[in-house]
Amino acid sequence: MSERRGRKSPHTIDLVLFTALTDQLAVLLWRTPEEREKWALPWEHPTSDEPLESAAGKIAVDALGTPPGWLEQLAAFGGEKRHPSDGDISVGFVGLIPGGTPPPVGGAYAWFPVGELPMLAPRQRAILDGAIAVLRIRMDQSPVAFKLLPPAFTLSELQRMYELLLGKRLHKASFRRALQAAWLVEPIDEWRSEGRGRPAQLFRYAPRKRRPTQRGIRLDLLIS
Amino acid sequence: MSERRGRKSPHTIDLVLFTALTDQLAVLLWRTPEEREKWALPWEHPTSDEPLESAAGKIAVDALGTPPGWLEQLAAFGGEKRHPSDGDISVGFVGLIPGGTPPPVGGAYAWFPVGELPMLAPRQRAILDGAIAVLRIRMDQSPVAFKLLPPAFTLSELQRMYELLLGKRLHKASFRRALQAAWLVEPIDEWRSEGRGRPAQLFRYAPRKRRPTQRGIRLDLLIS
DNA sequence: GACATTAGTCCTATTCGGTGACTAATTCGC
DNA sequence: GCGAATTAGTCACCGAATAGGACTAATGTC
Repeated sequence: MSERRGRKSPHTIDLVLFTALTDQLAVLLWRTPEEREKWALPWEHPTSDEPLESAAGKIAVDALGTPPGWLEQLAAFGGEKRHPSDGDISVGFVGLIPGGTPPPVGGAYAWFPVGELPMLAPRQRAILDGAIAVLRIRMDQSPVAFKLLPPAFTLSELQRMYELLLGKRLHKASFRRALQAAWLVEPIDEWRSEGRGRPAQLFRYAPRKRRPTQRGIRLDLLIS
Repeated sequence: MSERRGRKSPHTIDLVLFTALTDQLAVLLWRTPEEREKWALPWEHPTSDEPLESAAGKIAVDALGTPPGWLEQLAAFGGEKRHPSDGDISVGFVGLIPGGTPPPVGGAYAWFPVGELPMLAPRQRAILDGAIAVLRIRMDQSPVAFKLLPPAFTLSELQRMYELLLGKRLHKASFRRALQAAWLVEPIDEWRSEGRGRPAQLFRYAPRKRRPTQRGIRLDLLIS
């Protein structure tokens, strides 16, 4: 055990960082000074005795200067698919960066809208596809939408974020009713006027314990 | 790339196989002839160019002679936690074996009820805990309960399986209504008499496409 | 001040889920 | 044979949750 300490591992940690642009999700990609045309997900070989999640967090700090507001392991990817490192397997992580975070300086990093992604190594492409899928699935189990927004936001902004992630329109009254029932946000004593129209109150993410709210069985969510 | 072909990898695949005993979930554990007292999850070093999932499938075939009815990757586990192989990281997989499957021969393998597990290496313990957690979560997204049952089953058996997995009692009429709405099972022309009481019709898992059944946003499932 | 625009609330018809009570078909005890 | 016990399967009621239209509120523009 002890002789393993601090050694570089043969596997890699690959990080998919999402942020929200005005009307699209975007992913952080990186390129080496040597190969200006090849974009890749940020990755590195962690040291062996380091928890995987903190290794992923470090990659984010290296890229943006701050840790992501949310970070979760996606899965391990391996087998025959190629990776820039030529490593055996890669552990994919998904992280969320609040919208409005200043973009990384220099040309090494850039945000790419998910609809306009460049070519990637096959394994990284698989990691990215998995990350987008998990984002949609985690939405109603984790505060995904909130972590893509600044700390203070309007309910309209929050609804637009949900619509962006779900890919469909939501009814305003229904959305707010569900939000109320879930005790996830609380109003702060600030308003924001966005040009024309009535100013909107600002809210912050402040989840509260709820009584175990006896819920039904939802077999109907089963996919084929 | 090509010189990697067929080499043994430094990482391991660890498999958590579940089956259903009469009233409990059970996990398949394994012990080496040398160390009769140390039980472990079945694991191995896969070859580098092999898809991770097929490597996991092979472990199951080695143990039980048949592939699992369902198999999914859980996550990669690494960092400081120890593993029997002393490998850098281990990729955990979860598999389901229908109840009533004959137990493995010889003393190398045995089913352990999840309530009576022996000591395991720290990393394998973490994998097992993760597997139990994911089983509960996947239940309404994947046919978990069905893959723990034989191909033909009664609705009462199915309901008992859901109760086992959920850890709570369900109301018969509600359960069947939800099942009907989900179009997941179809009756077959067979009945089974279980001692006293009216014979039960047998069903099989036969999911059908459903119209996109406009569902509401379920923010209330968000955890703190 | 009329109007467009965005925020926020209210109300109602409908669907969904929890539950008790019913009918149906069998075995067991006598 | 016959009633009690047991398990399977269905029905019907009711309260809760949801979809959605329609409303009120507060601001900027002209």
